[in-house]
Amino acid sequence: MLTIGKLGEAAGVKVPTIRYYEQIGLLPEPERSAGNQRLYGKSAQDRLAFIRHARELGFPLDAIRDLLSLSDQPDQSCAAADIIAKEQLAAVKARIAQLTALEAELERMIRQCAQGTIADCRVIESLSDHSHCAHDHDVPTAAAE
Amino acid sequence: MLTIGKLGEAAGVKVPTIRYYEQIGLLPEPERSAGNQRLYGKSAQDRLAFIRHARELGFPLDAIRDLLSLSDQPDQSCAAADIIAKEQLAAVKARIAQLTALEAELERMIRQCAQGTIADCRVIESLSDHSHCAHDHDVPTAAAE
DNA sequence: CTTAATGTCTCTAGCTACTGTAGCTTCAAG
DNA sequence: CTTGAAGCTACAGTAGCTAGAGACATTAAG
Repeated sequence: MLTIGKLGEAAGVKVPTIRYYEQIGLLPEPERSAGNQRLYGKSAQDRLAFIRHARELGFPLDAIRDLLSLSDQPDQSCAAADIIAKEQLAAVKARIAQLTALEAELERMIRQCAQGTIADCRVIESLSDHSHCAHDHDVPTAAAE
Repeated sequence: MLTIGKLGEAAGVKVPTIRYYEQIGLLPEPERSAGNQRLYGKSAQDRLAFIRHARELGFPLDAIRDLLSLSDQPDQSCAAADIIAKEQLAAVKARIAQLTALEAELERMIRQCAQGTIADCRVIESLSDHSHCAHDHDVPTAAAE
């Protein structure tokens, strides 16, 4: 049985984050010691490792919730899990495409900076006038976070 | 003089967002009509377009605040603006690198999915066990948003 | 001139995924 | 037995908006 601190250390998750996951129902309420401290067993460790790994891959907590409930039913088809993963992959790809466009735009902007005064600064000017842009770009969303 | 709705339409920014920018001090408080409605002139339009464009490039509002105060001082060196832009570029590049790693990992995971039951689903299994990973990956941050 | 539709006003709360604070209690080591 | 680290609860705050309530303003049609 691990205390919350040991569990966090083992899984690479901060203590308040574990309590947060419990609060939102991603982790079940654990046993408590006589002094009311949380005590975790192996299954909680596995579950937390799963969550952490999925977070590292950018899955939103809602998707992780779905994946966890799937993994609790080992006899069901894995098609649903596959769909979630594919959605995540699509979100990541979209985000990469968007950021790559931003990268090009920023590089262009910086390349043109003449290192003079603000009055003729291309960085400021580029930001002031969208028509200097080589392409369209959308406001970034948090889709892949 | 434009009402807030017209301004938002012209700049491609939603009305509550404009009020939010005013609230946090990115936009100055505009004149009001007899009926207490906000009225915007050309300079507010320019400023909002600047903000929008910078947001599209992923600059955080704090950076935009700095860029705006720089652009208000046209005689100063543009080095500071250059630094902000380069920081943003670095953040974007880092985010792309991270997402590209995630993309590879997700693709590997999905490729191995046998479309069987959850019990032998590679998606779930990959998430359960970090040791299947080809590489390290960190928890994504919002650095480039 | 009235009415209806739309736009705008303020204020508040909510979103994601945490992180930090305050003030207290419990535990383990020396 | 004392001390310091770790744990407890509860609440507030972060970014960058978004959504809703309920009241007032403006505009176009009839």
